[in-house]
Amino acid sequence: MAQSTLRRADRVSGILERLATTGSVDATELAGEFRVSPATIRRDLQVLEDQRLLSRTHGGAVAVDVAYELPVRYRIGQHREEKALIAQTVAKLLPRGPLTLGLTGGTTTHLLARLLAERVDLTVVTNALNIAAELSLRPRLKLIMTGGVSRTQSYELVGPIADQALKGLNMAVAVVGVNGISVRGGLTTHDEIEANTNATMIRRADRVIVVADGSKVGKVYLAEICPVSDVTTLVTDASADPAGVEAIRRAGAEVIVVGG
Amino acid sequence: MAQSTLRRADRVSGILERLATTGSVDATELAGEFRVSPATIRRDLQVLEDQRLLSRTHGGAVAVDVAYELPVRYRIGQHREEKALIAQTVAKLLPRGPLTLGLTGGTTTHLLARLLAERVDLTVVTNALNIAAELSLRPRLKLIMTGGVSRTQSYELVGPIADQALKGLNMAVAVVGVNGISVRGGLTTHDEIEANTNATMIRRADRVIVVADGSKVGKVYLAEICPVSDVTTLVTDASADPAGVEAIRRAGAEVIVVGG
DNA sequence: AAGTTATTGCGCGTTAGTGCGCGTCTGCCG
DNA sequence: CGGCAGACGCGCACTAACGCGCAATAACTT
Repeated sequence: MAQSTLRRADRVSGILERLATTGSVDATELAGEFRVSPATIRRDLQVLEDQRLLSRTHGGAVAVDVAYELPVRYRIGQHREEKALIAQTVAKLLPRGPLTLGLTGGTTTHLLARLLAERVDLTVVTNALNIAAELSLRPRLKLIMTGGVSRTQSYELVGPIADQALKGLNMAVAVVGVNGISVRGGLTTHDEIEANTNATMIRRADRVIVVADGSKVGKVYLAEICPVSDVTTLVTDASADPAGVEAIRRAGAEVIVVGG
Repeated sequence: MAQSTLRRADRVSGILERLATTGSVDATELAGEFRVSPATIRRDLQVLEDQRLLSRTHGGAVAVDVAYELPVRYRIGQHREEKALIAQTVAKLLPRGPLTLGLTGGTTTHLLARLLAERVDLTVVTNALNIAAELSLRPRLKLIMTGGVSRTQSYELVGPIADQALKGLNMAVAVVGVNGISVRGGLTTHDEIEANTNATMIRRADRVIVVADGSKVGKVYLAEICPVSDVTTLVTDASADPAGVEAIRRAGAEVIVVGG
């Protein structure tokens, strides 16, 4: 079917998505794909270049490596494959049979939750609203939410209520999404209240698995959750800085690098 | 005309739902779908953009953050019209200005939450996942969830964690959905754990508004939440048994009968 | 029941997005 | 080194969406 409602926003998303996977795009090709004139594609590329989201070339454009300043929605798109791979790997790490699992917020943990949705004998403890909303539809697993105040930016419940709820629960495994992980800074995130809630969950878990795509390894953000020594396993992807990975290994954590 | 009661709130919900699934919407398309003029759709998009719930483009709008997609379920079953009317009535009962409001699970309370979504100066305390999922998108209101174990049937969080969280909170008004209400049986529901959680919320509220369509008046179910004397106001519809309504009035509660 | 407010639809002038044409330029290759 | 095909930038015209103001209607209040 010929899509009638392909506006600039859709084209821009498509261009960025393609750029994230293939690294470069061809203007004429894009024009044919979106059924618009090459002139329009050039204009699209122009606005994207103005936003430093790509670098134009003759005949098209190439990706530019400035992931950290991309809007969130495109950041997700860029690391989508890596996150999916990480989630699959974590799913395989989990023991079979009855299990109590803690999940913090984040896109990778959300993907993992989806993978686990069909499991039985699973109890999931989470403070992430999007994960809870999805898992609440599955009658076979037990879902426990921490309470707390909702953070609009991350769909996480945080604060004293969440901490209090977590203090009464014990988990065999906690899977934690973070913004940054490094030996010097430990696990870090943007928000100090969120950091505190995540720290509480980590303290209540026997095993701590951190999920972080390669761009987060070596990064340090405002709020520390806990030192790297509290981490049992880190699962990241091949784009991670090898030196940073090696340092975390020496600090005592198992590190699994997927892809590449 | 197919649907006479398509107000702004309904359109806004529909737009957001569509936006959550497709990532972008077309103004002309929406106008056709909701049977309103494009001008009206544009105004809807404007208010949503003001609330940072989407980003307008020429021809429509795009989601601000397509990374987190909350699966919103609309399974409003029977008595749809009555429930909508009841929710509208309750919305008008609430005082203007800053307010802390408790909401239990249920379709009527969910409809009410949607009506209140545009309010500012509102703090909502709820144990209902579907309500939280919808309100978490609204940056202007503060959302506090009780934790607890998820009941698949009702999207409610119940149990000791929920009770514990509620014990630390005080609400000016609690709006409670029940399965049955009668002078003899009090407020009742199917599940005794849910009843206990609802009872805790009622104890922490200055005013208690019960929402129950007519089919629930006079009914008694397994688990008692509290006696009718704890209720400030009951809002029901004209299909309620008049004798039952009168009995509840004599028991000291204000009863508002809508419709008919 | 009457007044008031909010919401919707329509017409107006204005603006953004798109496609086409033409002159210029890049990059390739003989 | 020089020519050539394709890509580029720029300007113009056309379409559709937009914002604004006004009037009609619906809804709510007193």
